[in-house]
Amino acid sequence: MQHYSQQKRFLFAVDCIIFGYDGQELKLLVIKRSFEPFKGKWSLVGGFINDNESAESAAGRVLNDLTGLDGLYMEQLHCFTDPNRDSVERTISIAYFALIDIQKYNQQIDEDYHPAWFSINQLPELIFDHTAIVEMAKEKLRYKAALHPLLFELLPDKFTMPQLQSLYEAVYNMEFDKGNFNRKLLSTKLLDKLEDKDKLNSKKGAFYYTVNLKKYSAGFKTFLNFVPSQYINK
Amino acid sequence: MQHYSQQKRFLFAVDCIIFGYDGQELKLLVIKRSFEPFKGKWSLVGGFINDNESAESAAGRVLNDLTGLDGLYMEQLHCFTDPNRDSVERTISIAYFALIDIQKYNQQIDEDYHPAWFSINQLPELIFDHTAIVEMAKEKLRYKAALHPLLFELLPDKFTMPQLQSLYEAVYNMEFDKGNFNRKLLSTKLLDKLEDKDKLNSKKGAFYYTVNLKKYSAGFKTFLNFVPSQYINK
DNA sequence: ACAAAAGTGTTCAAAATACACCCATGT
DNA sequence: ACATGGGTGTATTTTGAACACTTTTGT
Repeated sequence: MQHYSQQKRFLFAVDCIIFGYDGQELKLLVIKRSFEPFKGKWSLVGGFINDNESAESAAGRVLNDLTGLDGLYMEQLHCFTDPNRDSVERTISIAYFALIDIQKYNQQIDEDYHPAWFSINQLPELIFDHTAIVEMAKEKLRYKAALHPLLFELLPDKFTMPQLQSLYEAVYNMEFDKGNFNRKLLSTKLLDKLEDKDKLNSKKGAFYYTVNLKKYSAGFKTFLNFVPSQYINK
Repeated sequence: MQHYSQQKRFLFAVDCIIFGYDGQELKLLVIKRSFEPFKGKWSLVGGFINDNESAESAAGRVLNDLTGLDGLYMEQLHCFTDPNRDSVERTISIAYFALIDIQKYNQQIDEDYHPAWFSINQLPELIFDHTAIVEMAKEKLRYKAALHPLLFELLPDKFTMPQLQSLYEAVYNMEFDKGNFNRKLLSTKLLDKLEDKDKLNSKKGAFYYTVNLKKYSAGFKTFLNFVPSQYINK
């Protein structure tokens, strides 16, 4: 009934939703499409999947091409299959979202792609269904980060509690009580307090923390409500 | 640089992880593969994606072919892309998990596929990477059902609280306190109490409930810990 | 009358929240 | 010395877990 040989074959691509945080806002990295059609239009970073390459490694390759970075936090978001989503030819796209430290990126910028960071709240028009893809990625990021400690991935190796709090505030567009925020994050035991302080952003200075990688990988599944439930239930 | 015409095209399939509940155990519906190679081996229900058909509609078609049912609860699980996952030819598979009322299914059984229900704890050997796919589906079901009211989909339109509790107990392999379970589920306001009772399973009889569909679709995002956190954190 | 399962109530502990207060330091 | 933001303490409320108790009904 279902013979392989009789079946239709389709193009297969990955698209990456790359999030960053500049200390103020949650940002998305997009590029100018380098080929026709829609050359010069804003687009997610993506590429076709090669023979003998899984989608994960294709996404890793695409991310590395653009940023020079390896081992980024990356997660499969969704597979987009609408037959008309790509107006050139039917292309099935697996979307991955990635979290990167925006500082590390800046040193390795690859200008061939004419990449640009946009605030997540003021995105330009994107080609195809990329706007909808980004929308889903934002939702998933918020969902996941409410339950699992993952926003660290957007910060430098060393960060302060006030920085981390600002990041959460940017992601959720709401304010957090600093006392409760501190306690909640420290209760995960995932953070190690360092001896030095960041003195740039305040007179008193705020202690730096790092993620304890051992505990992090073990405790990633911790199911903490990082975000007050009032937010999640609208 | 990336011209569509030079790219490789691939086979695309959907595979469905179909969960049911017989009152005792969580079950999985599998079929005997009807074509070579591996004809006669146990396999998830699946099929190739046709031209002009999204993966969602392909999965819906496959489910309907097997069960005769429409509008089942269905959700994209993950896209499996390992180049060697299908030993015949590289095939990308988009997995969907579906929840069905096992009673409704029984009336429409399609014997062409030689389908069979297996307890989720005693699965037979499955072809390709289907065992891993099912493993992921189980995990996701548990994850999601811990946060969202969705296991209703496995029960008949009318069900009792003790039935619902047994279902949760089967899914999580643990016992729940009936008092706390009742209160928690009723606090969602998603259930309407009916006037009649199920008198088969107890002398006193247990009231039937139905899902209030209006509130259900609105309140699906409710983020309740249906399952004690001790379970989730292992 | 009693067993069995449904359903309710009560207590205790843990958590989330709100908010007041103290601390360190550059100006 | 005082303004600023970092950090801690505490009272109150809400939620969760455990378990005892009452209800209904078939035998």
